[in-house]
Amino acid sequence: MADNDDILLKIRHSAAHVMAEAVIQIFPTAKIAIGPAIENGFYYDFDLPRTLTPEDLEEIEKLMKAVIKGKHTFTRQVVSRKEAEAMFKDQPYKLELIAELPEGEEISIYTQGAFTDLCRGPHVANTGEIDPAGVKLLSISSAYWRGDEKREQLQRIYGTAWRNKKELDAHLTMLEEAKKRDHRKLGRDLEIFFFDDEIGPGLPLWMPKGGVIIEELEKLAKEMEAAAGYERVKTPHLTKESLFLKSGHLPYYAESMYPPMELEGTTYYIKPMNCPFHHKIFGCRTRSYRELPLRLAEYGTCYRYEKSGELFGLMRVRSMQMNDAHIYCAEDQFETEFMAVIDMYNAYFKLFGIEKFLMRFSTHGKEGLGKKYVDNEALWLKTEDMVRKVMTKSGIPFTEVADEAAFYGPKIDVQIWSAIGREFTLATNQVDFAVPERFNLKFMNKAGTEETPLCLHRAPLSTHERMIGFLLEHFAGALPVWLSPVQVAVIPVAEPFNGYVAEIEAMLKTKGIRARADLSSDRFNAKIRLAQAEKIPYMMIAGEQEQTKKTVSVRLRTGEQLKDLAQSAFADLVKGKITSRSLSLQ
RNA sequence: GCCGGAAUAGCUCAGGGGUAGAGCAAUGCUCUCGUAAAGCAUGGGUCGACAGUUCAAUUCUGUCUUCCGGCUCCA
Repeated sequence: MADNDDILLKIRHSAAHVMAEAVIQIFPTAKIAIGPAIENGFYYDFDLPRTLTPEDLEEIEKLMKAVIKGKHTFTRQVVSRKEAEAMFKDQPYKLELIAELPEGEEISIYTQGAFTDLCRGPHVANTGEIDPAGVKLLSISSAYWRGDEKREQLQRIYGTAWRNKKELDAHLTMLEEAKKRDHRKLGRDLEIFFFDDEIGPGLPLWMPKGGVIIEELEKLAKEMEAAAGYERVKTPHLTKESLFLKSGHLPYYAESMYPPMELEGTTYYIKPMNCPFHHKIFGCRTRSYRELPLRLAEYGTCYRYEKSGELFGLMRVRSMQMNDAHIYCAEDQFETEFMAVIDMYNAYFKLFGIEKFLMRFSTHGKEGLGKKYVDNEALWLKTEDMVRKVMTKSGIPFTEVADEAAFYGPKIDVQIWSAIGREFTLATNQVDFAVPERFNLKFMNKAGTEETPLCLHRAPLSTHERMIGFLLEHFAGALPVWLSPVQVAVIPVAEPFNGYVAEIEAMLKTKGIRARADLSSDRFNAKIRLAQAEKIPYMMIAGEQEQTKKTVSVRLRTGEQLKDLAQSAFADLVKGKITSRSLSLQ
């Protein structure tokens, strides 16, 4: 496997160089930036005299294939800094990269045919090792130089590259399949949510079926949180400006907030997060160490003015309902509390069968102290160490990323990927050693002196929006029974059995099962097709035989059939799957 | 927010300087039908919005709005 990855990496990285060569053939004055191999392919960033069109893409692909067929050798050469600077004197982006290479580091260049690039490698030995039928350019987009929105905007060409045509086709088919499980498409087809121009971008409308899913998720959260010692609170959507000044969010966070409202000389803001409200509840009176850990939970609705281009279906919205909670604890309780939160994540992920995720530990960056981060290096180091220890002890794999923390402390984020491959933070668990201080939160410790608690911010079920967006994709719309808006479609074989079917529907409903009889004039086959398209887990079918024997036949959405079940046996089966929140249907 | 693309019926899409079409869905009628699409009929569109060019704009041009692919950013 490692060998495979290795050769694919070389093919992709080499394809990027070949593409750069092709682009330079068309635009001799092109300035080249960087062109790495990425998952499934490669890209290269260019500064070009004009914007590229889809026709250019075809032309570039044609030229690439010609270059590949030329069977040019990739030659590696080590050069001095001076030589490199002379070689790339017309390539400002390369010069910038060279200038940043540390003294003493080897500077290598790779040449194939007429194209030379500053590059660390590795590459295939010869362009002939790339199968031209395994390479395809996918899209043109833009990218900022060095990922900095204040710097030059470059044109990026994305491509995919594989060992051969068969692998390429398989990948393209996979992309097509992924589009079908895109939550934006499923959400509309299954009538779960939609957006309306008159309401506004990023403000989803949840339809009745979406409402069911939300209710079920909240029920789950309530159960889990009650069992873990959380208490539920409710706080307003609005607050005076002074609260966010105190929390430090203004002006730091102002550009992500809806603009202020002025009324009778007072300025109000809509809340982008719940923390300051919960801090107020903690601080409403003197707290005793006996009350800690105090865990305040709320499915709080927040509003954030995300930049227009950042919106993405349900995964990135402007109004969101967060599975929020704040845990106030003493320092010696931190490890247990933090671990309990991680355990809760894992319980949820197991319940949903989420296997592909990454826990990311974000720490501060020294340079941001006093700017991006609260200016207290000792506390940063201390809390980061605490988190690192807990995580290591838990044995859960995680990656550590510097300079990605929240401004008040280190955090563990859970990263997931959308159907089309975009990465998102699903859940988060953040340490806050700074804001309780700002709110002057205190508890009386055993010794009778005042102490400031630590605060954990956590949202294991993310927001309803992102969670449901993710779950729709994760299950390709075929939600587990307990989350399915309609759990049983009750279908008569023909009209004369409508009465029997309605009886069964009523019986299932009294047992708390979401059943829906289809008494329309459609033919029986069409009813099955509709229920199947709606991804209803159970299609309960009844006709002459069932009516006589007082039984039911069941078709699962997987296509399997259960024949001649007693009515009660079927109801018990469904009920069991619901209460156990099972992923299986039988 | 930035770069590029797009917007025609509830959905998927065709069309094109002379005010629009299909399939599915919806509605009505007919039909005694066993595990993924019965038949017939009917209704439905300021062709995203606002300007401009033109005898005439849904079609051409501009601005705006929204969506899509990325970048940046994030629950």
